[in-house]
Amino acid sequence: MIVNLLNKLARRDMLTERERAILEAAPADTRQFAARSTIVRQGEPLTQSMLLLEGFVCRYIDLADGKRQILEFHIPGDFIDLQGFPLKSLEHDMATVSRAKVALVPHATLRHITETEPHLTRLLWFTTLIDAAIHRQWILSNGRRSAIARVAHLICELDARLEAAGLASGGAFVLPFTQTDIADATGLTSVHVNRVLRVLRDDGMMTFRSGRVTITDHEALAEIAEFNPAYLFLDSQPR
Amino acid sequence: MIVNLLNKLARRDMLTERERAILEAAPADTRQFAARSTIVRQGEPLTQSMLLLEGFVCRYIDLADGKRQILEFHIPGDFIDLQGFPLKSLEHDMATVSRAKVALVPHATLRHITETEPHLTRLLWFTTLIDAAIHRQWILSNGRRSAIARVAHLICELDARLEAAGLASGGAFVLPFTQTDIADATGLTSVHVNRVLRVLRDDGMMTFRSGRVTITDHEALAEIAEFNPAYLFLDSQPR
DNA sequence: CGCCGGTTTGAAGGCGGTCAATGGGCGTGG
DNA sequence: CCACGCCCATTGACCGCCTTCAAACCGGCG
Repeated sequence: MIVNLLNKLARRDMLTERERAILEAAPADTRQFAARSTIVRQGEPLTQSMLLLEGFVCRYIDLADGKRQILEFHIPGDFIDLQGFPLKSLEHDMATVSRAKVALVPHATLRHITETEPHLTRLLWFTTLIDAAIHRQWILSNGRRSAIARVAHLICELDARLEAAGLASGGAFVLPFTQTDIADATGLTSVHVNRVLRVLRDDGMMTFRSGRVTITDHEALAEIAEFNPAYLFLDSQPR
Repeated sequence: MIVNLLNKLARRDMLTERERAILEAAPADTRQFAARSTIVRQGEPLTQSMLLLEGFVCRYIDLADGKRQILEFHIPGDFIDLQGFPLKSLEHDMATVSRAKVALVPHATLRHITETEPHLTRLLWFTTLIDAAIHRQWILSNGRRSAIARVAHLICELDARLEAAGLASGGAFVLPFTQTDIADATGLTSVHVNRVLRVLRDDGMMTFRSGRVTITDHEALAEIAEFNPAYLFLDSQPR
C-alpha cells in the first residue's frame, strides 16, 4: 500500500527487510479527501502525519489582499506532513488539489522509530530535507527566473519527481492543476501563465491541456529552465 | 563556546545535562574564514558540518547570466550545514558575508548521536526544519510580496532571529550586508533596494547605514511585511 | 439550455529593471 | 599625509515584463 514511499526511499538508500516491515505497519488508518479541501490548517496541533497514496496536494499561504502563494506540490509517495512530527504544527495550510487518499501515521509510531531505528530515522529526516531543497529552487525561480523559465522549471521538476515515482514516462503525465494553480506556485498571474503556456506550446516544448502534460522537447525545456535534477538527490548512497 | 546553539535549542525544548555535554563535546575543531569566501561548494562530498560561532554566512545559487539568488542568511548559533549530514552534499554553494568563525562537527559524531540520543536527534532534525520554514517565507516574499514588503520582511526576520540569539535588542543590530546582498536575497536589483530603503527611512520605519539596522517603528514595519514570527517556532515545547 | 469554472485574448498601465553618471568612504601606496 | 583606486551607495531617465481590467469563449454538467 505504501509502495510509493518504499520505492522512493529504496531509490536513495538500501532498506532492510525489517525497515520495510516497520514502514508497512506504520499507518494506523487511511483517509480520503475531496478535491480542493483543506487538510492541515496552520498552527493546528498535529498528532499524526500523512503519507500521500493517491492524488495531488499543495501547501500554501494566503496574504491579506487575497494573493495566494503555493509553496510546494506533493505527489503520491510523499510523506506530506512529516515535518509536522518534529515541528508539532505547521506554519502554513495544506490542501488537496485533486481527490486524494492518505495513510495516517501516528506521531507515537514515528517517535518509536526515532528511538529504535536510527538508520530509518536518518532516511525520514533526509526526505524532509528534499522538501527544503525543492523550496530553494522555488526561491530561485520566484526571485530570479523569467516567467517562462519559472513555468518550465516547475514542469521539469514535476516530470522528474513523477518519473521517479513511476507516474510519468517519456515526459507525459497527468497533472490535474488549473492555470491559476501554476500561477500561484510561480508568483505570476493566471493570465500571464496562459500566455507563457502558449509560447511553450508554439515553440514545440510542451503542452498542458485538460490536466495532461506532454513534454515534446525535454532538452529545450530543461535549457530555458536551467533545470538540473541534482537537487532532488535521486541517486542512491548510504545515509 | 557553542553557547548560541545551546540557547537556541533550549529555547525550543528542554535539554538534559547529558545532552548539553554531548553538544559541547561535539566540535572537533574550529576554523576562521575571511569575508566573502566560499565555504561549501555544491556537490562536494561532506564529512563534517559547521556550527556558526561568529559572523554572517549565506547560501546562494548563481544563474548562467550572472544573476545571483541568496537562499538564506545564517547568524551565530546556526548549524549552517547540518543538512549536509543526511544529504551528504549540498546542491548549492555557501559563502561568508562577513569574517566568520565556525566549529566543525564530524558526521561520525552526528551519526553516533542519531544512534544513541533519540531526543537530541529529533531536536537537530527540528532545527533543519526551521530552515525549511524560513525558505517558505522567502518563496512567498519573492513570489507575491511587493518590493517594500520583501525588504521589510527580511529585516523583521533577521531582527527576530538575532533578538532570539541575543544579538539584537530594541530593533537595533549589526548587519554587515551590502545593498546588493539584500537585492540578491529579495530578487530585486540593488538600485531598487536603495530606493526602497529610502522610502522605509523617510517613512520613519527603519534605517540601514554602514552595516547597522535600526528599526524605528516595528509595528509599521511588521504590518507592511505582514510579518508573523510564528514560523520561526520560537516557543518551547517537547519535541 | 443555461450556468459556472476555467481558458483565452486584447488593450492599457505600473512596478521594478536597465543604463549611466555622480558621490562618498576607506584602505593602500607613493 | 595626501592621492589614487575601488567598492558601494545614490540618483535620474527611460524601458519592458508582467499586471490589471475587461470581455469573449469553451466545455461540462445540472
